[in-house]
Amino acid sequence: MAATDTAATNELLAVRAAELYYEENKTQDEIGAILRVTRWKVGRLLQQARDRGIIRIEIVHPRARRLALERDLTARFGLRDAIVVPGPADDRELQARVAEAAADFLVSVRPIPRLLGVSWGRTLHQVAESLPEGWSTGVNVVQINGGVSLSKRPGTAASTAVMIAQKAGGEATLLPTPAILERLETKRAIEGDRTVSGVIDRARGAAAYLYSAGVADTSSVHVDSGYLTPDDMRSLVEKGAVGDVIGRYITADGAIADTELDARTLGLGLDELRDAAMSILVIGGEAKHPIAHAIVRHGLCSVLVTDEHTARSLLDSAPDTTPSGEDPS
Amino acid sequence: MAATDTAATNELLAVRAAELYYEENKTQDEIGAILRVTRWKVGRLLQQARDRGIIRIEIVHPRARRLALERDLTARFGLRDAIVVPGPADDRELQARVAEAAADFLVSVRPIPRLLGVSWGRTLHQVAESLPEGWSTGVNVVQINGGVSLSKRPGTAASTAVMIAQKAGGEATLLPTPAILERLETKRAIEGDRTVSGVIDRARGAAAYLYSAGVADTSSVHVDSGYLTPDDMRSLVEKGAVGDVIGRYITADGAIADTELDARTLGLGLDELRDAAMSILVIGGEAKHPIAHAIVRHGLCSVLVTDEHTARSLLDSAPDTTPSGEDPS
DNA sequence: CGCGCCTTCGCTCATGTGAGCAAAAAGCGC
DNA sequence: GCGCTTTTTGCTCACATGAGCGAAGGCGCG
Repeated sequence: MAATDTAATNELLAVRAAELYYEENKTQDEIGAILRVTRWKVGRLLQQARDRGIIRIEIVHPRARRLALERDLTARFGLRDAIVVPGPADDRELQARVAEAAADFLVSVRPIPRLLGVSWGRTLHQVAESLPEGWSTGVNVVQINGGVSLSKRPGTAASTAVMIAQKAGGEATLLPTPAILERLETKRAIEGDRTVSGVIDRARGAAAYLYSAGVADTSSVHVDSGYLTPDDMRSLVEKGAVGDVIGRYITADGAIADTELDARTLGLGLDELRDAAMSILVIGGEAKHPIAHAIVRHGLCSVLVTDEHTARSLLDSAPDTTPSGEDPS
Repeated sequence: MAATDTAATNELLAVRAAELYYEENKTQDEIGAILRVTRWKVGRLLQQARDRGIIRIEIVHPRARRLALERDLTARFGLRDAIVVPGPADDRELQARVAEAAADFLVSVRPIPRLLGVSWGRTLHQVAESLPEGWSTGVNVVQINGGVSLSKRPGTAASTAVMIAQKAGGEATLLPTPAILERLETKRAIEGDRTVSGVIDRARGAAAYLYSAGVADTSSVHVDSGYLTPDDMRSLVEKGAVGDVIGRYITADGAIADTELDARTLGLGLDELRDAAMSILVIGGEAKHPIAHAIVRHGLCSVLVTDEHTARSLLDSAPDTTPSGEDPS
């Protein structure tokens, strides 16, 4: 009763208290009796144990979220909201979780957007599928970038928008044109078409945008669909492109990678996303970290739905040009 | 507000509640406001979440214990007490943890045993080292089985007992004889010696025994020390021996593996352990599961100090010959 | 040895939380 | 539809708990 005191005695006591409290469901009073300390001391020991990370509480569920990361993201990047899901190792699973989370978020958006601008792609399609039937009432949907598939799976772009609208009992306005035109003149001509310009005008009036992003490499849907050749893509990468947002390829600095190509790209511009009341980026997976960085760091989205690895990667990145937040705690 | 109800809605709500409660430290009242349910419902959701294992609380600390397993072990095998430590993958680390736990237990035994019978071996030595200086006052120690090392590291058996006694300010009574004699006559002769029989008599009067166990294979200390030849050991294994307790090799059925050999083994008998007020077995690691089973299932110890894998292995084993305890909860 | 500083302690009190219960709602067989 | 049972809900009340505070104790410096 003389020698072993002071030092780490408290830590051991804290461990015992934690075991009795969390594993044996004893009251702090009972624990006090067992460990021969007052119940207030037990409370303090438990506090210590929590602070020192001896007690680890984890929520194990596919639908779980990482609220702490969400908070950090919104603070750091001035987002309106952030949704972060735990990241399983399996990439397929991860994409599904992120899409599900995006669907959940969409359902809960208040005020309900009367008109929702959407892009297309695998991620967006999964979001559409994850939406419950009747997820809202009377939400109309408008496509914000071109997307007739030139080769395989025709109409997936359209079906995404239609599914989202149909499940909310609303109507979909499609933009049934190629995403990227081969010649500037063709693009201008299509843009001049009353129907097409009408859709784009309508898209500009959307209360919220929902979109994902693609990676700049030869496995991109744009190459797959024939909008870009593998050579085009290599050239883009050489110019610093990290990926595309609604069809427009940007560099890590958030700038258009190739202005000539961009001029031939049909649909909303990046500024419309930046200035929108709500632009929801749905993105997940290691491969998309660079493009996610570019988008988030340059304010192209106001809501981010992602996985925890991507979130951590974003938060770990150097504070960019803006030297504001200093406190590391 | 119509379609998505009933089914898994509660589970999702429970997850959200858990996140807000455990990760954001909100009160159940606040959570109720956020999730638009009453605070009692929040309480029930959290209860559900805990029951279904959505919330996982873990105590991460080298000195942590597994109280649930301890409870199960004492109930299942009628033990007086059980100490179970979390099992790291590394075997060295695991042995150290188990030894530490045994030392902790020894310090807290009440009433304090005036005389403690100890065996020897690597495990016991670690226990001795883990005991704090002055762990008790005036505890005397007596060796319960022979153990002069014939080859390497002479005196470790003695030093273990001495260290335990010295750290408690007590005296050690040694049994400075071989563990196993080559000829029965020699064993009888030594046993007949007043000094030796005096030590063994003293050992019989110990208030508690502290011992470990060895595995029956050619890497055993008994082979290493020259008490047994590799051939002896192979013969023992053929006879069903799974390991030794204070020098005596037993089978999975708890019986002496080789009575002739046993007769040449010096020290306390197994019945003394079985009938003792307190006999503390310290054992850990995968390799020792069989001998641990044999000892625990046949009542040779009343206190068990082990790792969680061994504990689980014991609990998973078929309920033996004794069809008593039926309730699985 | 005495003084002040800082930590730790035990306690009061306001608040948070779970057991238990009656009422309402939801199934369910007919 | 109509009683029946079973589940879910909102609530009262007693208990458990953490914030805050003054007292006690340890520690270093003069």
